[in-house]
Amino acid sequence: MAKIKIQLNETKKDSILKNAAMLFRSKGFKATSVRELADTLGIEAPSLYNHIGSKAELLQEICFDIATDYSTFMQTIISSSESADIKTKKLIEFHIQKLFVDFDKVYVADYEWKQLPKKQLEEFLIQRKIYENNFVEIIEEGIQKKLFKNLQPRITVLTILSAVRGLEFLKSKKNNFTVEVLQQNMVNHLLTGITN
Amino acid sequence: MAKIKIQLNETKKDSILKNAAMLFRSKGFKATSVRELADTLGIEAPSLYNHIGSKAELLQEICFDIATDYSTFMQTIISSSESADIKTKKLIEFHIQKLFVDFDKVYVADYEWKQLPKKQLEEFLIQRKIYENNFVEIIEEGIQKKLFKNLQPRITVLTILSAVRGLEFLKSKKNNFTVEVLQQNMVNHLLTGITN
DNA sequence: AAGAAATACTAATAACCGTTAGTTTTGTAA
DNA sequence: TTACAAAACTAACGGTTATTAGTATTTCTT
Repeated sequence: MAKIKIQLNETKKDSILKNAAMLFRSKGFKATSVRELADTLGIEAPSLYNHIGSKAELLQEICFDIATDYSTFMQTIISSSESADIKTKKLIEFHIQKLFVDFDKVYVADYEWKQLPKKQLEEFLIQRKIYENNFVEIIEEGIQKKLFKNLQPRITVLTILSAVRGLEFLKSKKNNFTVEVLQQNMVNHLLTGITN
Repeated sequence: MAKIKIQLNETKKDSILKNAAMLFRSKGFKATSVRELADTLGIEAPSLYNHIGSKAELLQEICFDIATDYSTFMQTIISSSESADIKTKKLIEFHIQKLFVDFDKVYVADYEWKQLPKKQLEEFLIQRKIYENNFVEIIEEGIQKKLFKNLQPRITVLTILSAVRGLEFLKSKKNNFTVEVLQQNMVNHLLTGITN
């Protein structure tokens, strides 16, 4: 009779979510079976149901945990008195930082949210839309204050968010860039471009 | 006895691949069943096997068709005598154009390649790496010729490729940006930034 | 019109899926 | 030590999956 494997300062639920995120990221939600997840935890599949309600619930918790983290940070940015360019800089840096700290979960929230049950999928997309709209307002503020060029704010936001989302490739290929180097390069690129 | 639905100037295989790409994009490869695909074609599932070898083969054809298109274009760019900044501009424009013309297939190649069978997955990643390396060389050339700032070329390439990959969001949300507007905005942003 | 090839069908397969039921073991607190 | 709760187990469920076998029908070629 095997016991669920946990690390120091970690609850069983934490361990389950961590392993689930790792599998959902590397194989995809649909391609990950409950039996597989149970294997990584060192227990039998049915035993898992003493701790979780369903497989879908795991995806749900991962996605909304991350979504909450992002919107919480967005609130602190909005209510700060920084200028639009600094706000943008800090948002980009936060995305990169977050991806390094919670790599698997962020990846799952970015790429596996489509597999959420209908109801939660709608809620998730609403939260994303709100986040995006907040970001658009920051860019518009920057344009109005002549800090930014007069480009389509929505395309600008999409470009920035897509760019930071794509970092998963560097991470998984074990390139040796530190968080700081990535932050500096990408903020530089996305704010001031690459041409001399 | 239903016949497979095809449009003008389209082979049966084209129609199958087109419908497969549409489903793989909107639901994911694993979440799309062969029966579902057969439904959209107006035939029974087993009848499909008179035309295809397997479900995995469809994903494979979609991914490698797109990969080939990209590397073909990369070759014409490399062998051209344009400067590095023009090469970069044309590559960005091509990615955006391609996404609009072959939306479903490009999306599948970008986000569902993980579901490829082991052998083809390796080959696919090799082709991607080659493409990425070619792009890195163009950026390095630009830095050497003082056209570009001295940023990490690999991060720059990743930023650009991720940014264009993210366009799927705009498309699916039926925003009213034309290809030209998107190309102009993103080339501008990714080359010269957004700050004044 | 006849024969062949292509393409559709129905029926069925074994494998796998998430999950439940029912039972046994383990850990905890009195 | 006893009792109770937490958490593990085995067995099994109904449902879905991709795919094959075997057969009927349609279409193409002559």
